[in-house]
This record gives sequence, C-alpha cells and structure tokens, in this order.
Amino acid sequence: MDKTHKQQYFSTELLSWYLRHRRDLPWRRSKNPYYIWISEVMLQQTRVDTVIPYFHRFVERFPTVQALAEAPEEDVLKLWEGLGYYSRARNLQGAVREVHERYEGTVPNTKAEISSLRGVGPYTAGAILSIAYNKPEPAVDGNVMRVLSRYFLIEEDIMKPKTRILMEKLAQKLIPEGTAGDFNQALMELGAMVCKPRSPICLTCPVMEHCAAREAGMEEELPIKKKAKPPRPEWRMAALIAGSGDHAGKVLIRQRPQEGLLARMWELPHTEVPFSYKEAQPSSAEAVPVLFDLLVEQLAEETIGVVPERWFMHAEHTFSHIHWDMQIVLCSMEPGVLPTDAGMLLPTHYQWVDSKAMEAYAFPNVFLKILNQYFASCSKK
DNA sequence: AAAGCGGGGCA
DNA sequence: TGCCCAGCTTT
Repeated sequence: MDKTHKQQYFSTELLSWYLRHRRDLPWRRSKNPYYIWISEVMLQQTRVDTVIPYFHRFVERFPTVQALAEAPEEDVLKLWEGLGYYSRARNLQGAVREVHERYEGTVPNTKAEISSLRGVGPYTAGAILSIAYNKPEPAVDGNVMRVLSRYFLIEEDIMKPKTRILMEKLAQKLIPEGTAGDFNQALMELGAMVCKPRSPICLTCPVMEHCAAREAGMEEELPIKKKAKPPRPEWRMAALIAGSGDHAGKVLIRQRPQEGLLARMWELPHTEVPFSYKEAQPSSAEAVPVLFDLLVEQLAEETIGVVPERWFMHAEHTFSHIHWDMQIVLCSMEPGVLPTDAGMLLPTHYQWVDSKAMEAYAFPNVFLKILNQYFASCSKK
C-alpha cells in the first residue's frame, strides 16, 4: 500500500468511525463559535469529564460574548474555581472583551485574527476554525500527536515545537474535503477513547489494520517524549485565624498578588518554611514553637497580629512545578495589635469569611479543602 | 529552548 | 501511592 492510499484509508475509516461513535458532549450540540471557544479553552490540559459541569455553569451564567465581556473578573474566576490554570480564565475574558469591542461580538474566522487573541494558540485557533467554521485547519493537541505518531510511526520527541509543526502539516493533509470539524474531532476522539496513552484498545481501532506502530509492536512505546522535571518541594505554614466579636465564626483570608502562581485567588495566610528548618518540620500534632514564631513574624509584617493556638491539619498539594507540604495551625487574633476587632481596618487584600461568604471568593482547591474541613469541624461541635 | 502555570485519573 | 497527562505565555 503506497503512502497516499494509507493516508486516504486512515482519513476515511477514522471519519466514518467518528460519525458512528462520537460522544454526545454539551459543546457538540451547537456550532456557536463562542461556546466552541469556551469548551476548547477549558479542555486545554483538562479532561472531558472534569470540564462538563464547568461548561454548563459557565454558558448558563455567561450565555453570550457580551455577558462575559461585561462580567466582573471575580465572577469569572469563581466559576473557574477548581479547574486550574487560572490565567486561561483571565485571558479568555480579555479576549472576549476584545471580540466584543473590535469585532462587534462575532468570533473572527481567520487564522491571523483569531490567533492574535489572548490565550488562543495554534491548537485552539485550529479547533475553533475547524469545528465552528469548518475551515480546513489542523488542530493538533496531545491526543492527535499520539495517534499520528503511532499510525505513521513518527519517533520525533513530541515535546519539541518542531515536531508539532510537522504534525500540523501532516494533519492538514489528512483532512478530507469539507469535513474539517468532524475529522479533527475524530482524531481527538480516537486518542481519548481508543488510542489511549497506556493500554490502547487496538482491537477496536478503526485503523488498526495499517497502523505502523501496531505492525512494529511499538504502540506502547509511542509517542516519544522527554520526561518532565519533578516538582520542587516547598514547606509552608498556614494560619486558620478564627475571628471573635463581630467576626465570630469567621476566618481570615488573603488575596494573592496580581501576577504569578494562582494570581488574584484567595487563600489562607501562610508563609514558606526555609529548608534550614528541616529538623523542626512538624509532621503531626507536635508542631514546633519555632515554626509558630516564623508564621507570627510573617503575618506581623502585614500588620496581622496572631497567636498560634494549636496544630489543625496537614495538607499536600502538587502543582506541575511545585509540591507544597503544608501544616495548618489554628490561631486567634492578638488583642491590642493591629488590626483588632475594635474597628481597626484590615489591609484591603484581607477579608473575614464564613462558609457562606466564601461563595464570593475564588480559592485554589487546596485551600478549599482545608476551609471546608475547618467549617465542618466547627459545626460538629 | 526552557520555565511557569493546576488539578485529576489510573494501575 | 507513584506515574502520567500537555496548551499557552513568558523568559
């Protein structure tokens, strides 16, 4: 079988398989470019099952370009809470505002215009152009690179930008006339459902017969991929500061800086513990006073005077590049030190919240879990 | 080219 | 419990 026929066989069989087996996903029920856009941004680095409930809530609250463009950023961040990579949400809203103003609310349909939008890279541009507008542009994500590297036995490192370019050229050639949207989704669907990263289900694959990796017994070896560096460890001490008086039943939360990790999200006040404190790292209820002092000093710099009371819990959280090992300590406010409950002002990036008031602030999952556990333990008593 | 940026699923 | 997944932006 020559090269052209092998490609034609692949495209035809794959497309036919997709039309018979495609999942009924919320964003496949519409060709609204705005909905396709939202789904594609949410699906970056994120599984379908995770995205579905977020997608429903998001389009219900922001049904149009105008609705999202005019929404407060905190509302958008709150609806993204738990989904991760929060710059996606801020970039999406920024880009939607641009579409609202510059394109009168119509998502552009040219490669140059759509690629200029914040948060829209080569994959997302291709996905929107092909799925919403049926333009013959490739949409190469991890699924597609895995499928193509196996079927065509491509042994280039898929982490290299050059490999993605190569895959895009190949993927574009494979698109049958007039079927770009379905064909691109077919490639991704095969990668998600059949040609999986581990233990691919080759026996049900519509193109198994001519899969080069399968013929070579290499399907588990591909794609070739350089290993990522392990996350660097960090120790942290967080304070659960219980309010009294007017703030009884509430705890103090803090907003993170405008830029960087978890930008503008809310958290428990906390501090990094230098590794020089290795011996003192508390792993249980026997928290060490010197670490309490560290936390007290750190918060004092932000004019928050606290008194550590007792150890509450341990939490671990892994980002792609950092691993947090965190001890959480129950604290009370120090009487007579700013800010007190007697009407002194908190810094603006601090707030008192109870379980109900938390609904107005977006938290990373790690702090959400701690706070929920804390309020649950309070209501039990 | 490399690093920063979350969170969840699976064997 | 350890390993895997991987798109866009910034440096």
